[in-house]
Amino acid sequence: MPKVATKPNARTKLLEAALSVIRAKGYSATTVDDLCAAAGVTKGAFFHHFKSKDALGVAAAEHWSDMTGALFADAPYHAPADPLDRVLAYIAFRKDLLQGELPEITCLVGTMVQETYETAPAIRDACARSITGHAQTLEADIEAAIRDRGLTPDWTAESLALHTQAVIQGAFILAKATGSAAIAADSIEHLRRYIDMLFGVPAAGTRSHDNGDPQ
Amino acid sequence: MPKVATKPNARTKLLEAALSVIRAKGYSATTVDDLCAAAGVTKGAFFHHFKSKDALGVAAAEHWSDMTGALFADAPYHAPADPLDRVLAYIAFRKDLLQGELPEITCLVGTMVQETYETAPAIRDACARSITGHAQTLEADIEAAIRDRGLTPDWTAESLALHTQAVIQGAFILAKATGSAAIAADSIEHLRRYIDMLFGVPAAGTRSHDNGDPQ
DNA sequence: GACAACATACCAACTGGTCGGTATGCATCG
DNA sequence: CGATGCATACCGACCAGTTGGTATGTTGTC
Repeated sequence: MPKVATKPNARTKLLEAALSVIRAKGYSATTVDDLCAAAGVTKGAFFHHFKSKDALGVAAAEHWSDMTGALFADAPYHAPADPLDRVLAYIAFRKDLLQGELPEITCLVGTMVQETYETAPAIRDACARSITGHAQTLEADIEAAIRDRGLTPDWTAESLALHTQAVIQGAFILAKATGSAAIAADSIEHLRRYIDMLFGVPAAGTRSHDNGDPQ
Repeated sequence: MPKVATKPNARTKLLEAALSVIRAKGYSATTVDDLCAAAGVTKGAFFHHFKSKDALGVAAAEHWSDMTGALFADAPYHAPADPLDRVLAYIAFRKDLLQGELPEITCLVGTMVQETYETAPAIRDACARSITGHAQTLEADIEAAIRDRGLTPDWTAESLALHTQAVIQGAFILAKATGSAAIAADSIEHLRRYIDMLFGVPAAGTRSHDNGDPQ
């Protein structure tokens, strides 16, 4: 049988534990012992694989990028032929992901960067790479959609891609404050409406999103 | 006579210190000794006024609400007669506030709630009150603008008010990650464009914002 | 007004426990 | 063998919170 999931070593278990524990408690409040307990390993294993807690923070951000990168790369929203439809499908996909408990659906690097941006440059930069790297995967579709529609906007594809991330990150903050993921969905819905209007999509409700165009 | 500005006592100094220190280092990474040093008081004074560090966190969120509440209440964006112009002036005001170093321009409660939403309900609730309370000051103007323009939108004034806060909070995260406040301004600019379009304001540049209607 | 009784505001020193990190032992495997 | 991948045991620094105390009001009573 193909070993789909190899036996997790201590490093992998620690990184996986970091994703959930840090998202729940924050980076500073997460202790090395917390991580070791959650991963089921000892402190010796921790410092065998990571030279410091901050080094784990950097590695966790990179691990997060790898995990989410794979998730989004394999996601179905890339299917539509129309680049604008791909962008809108991405938004819909992000909204669909708002299922489950908050620590499971929120963003690790958005949480970490708030705590570390002034005190741990290495972690901050890793988080920045994660966010901007993800935004860049959107940028190409937005750029194509602009060309496709013959627009000459006074905004750039890059800034709109980053704006989507800002909305999503901000939506997580509201969700954490209110304890409700629905409030985040509302904000993402506003984002969808914005992009609809930017590209001149007809008004709500009646929009037949699958236009049947096979091309 | 009402004591307008008394000499700052230890409690006030600690709360002021909390605003800057927590915004720079985050809540968990901020120690009680940090706050005492920044405020120039001793630990005894701290625990005389606050029964715990978490109690200070709650008080800091409330102090933040008081400070920002006064700032926005006195701000000039309330001047326009047209409620939509007030909303847009609010957005412009928020954009203008993006001057200075990041720890001075970002939001205390947005930072704190990410770290405490699962572990300190009292702080989380205080942060939620601060954010939603501020959003409510916008809601009335949005509601009036909807009536004013005769719109029957498929979104609510409340959800749009909260969306503005999501964008602003998310913009802060991007700014912290990239070290650039300009990226936050870009996102707020997208928010302004969205609201323009929601209310049918003519496209950029040429907008004659005062339509002369006195009612 | 005088003075006792009490409250408030603050301080310096300390404590028990927790933190990130280290030193070392030991089993497995090429 | 020697390197890798852990576990055990421990350390010094730091943490939130406590203690016992002082200085300065404030209030009630005569």
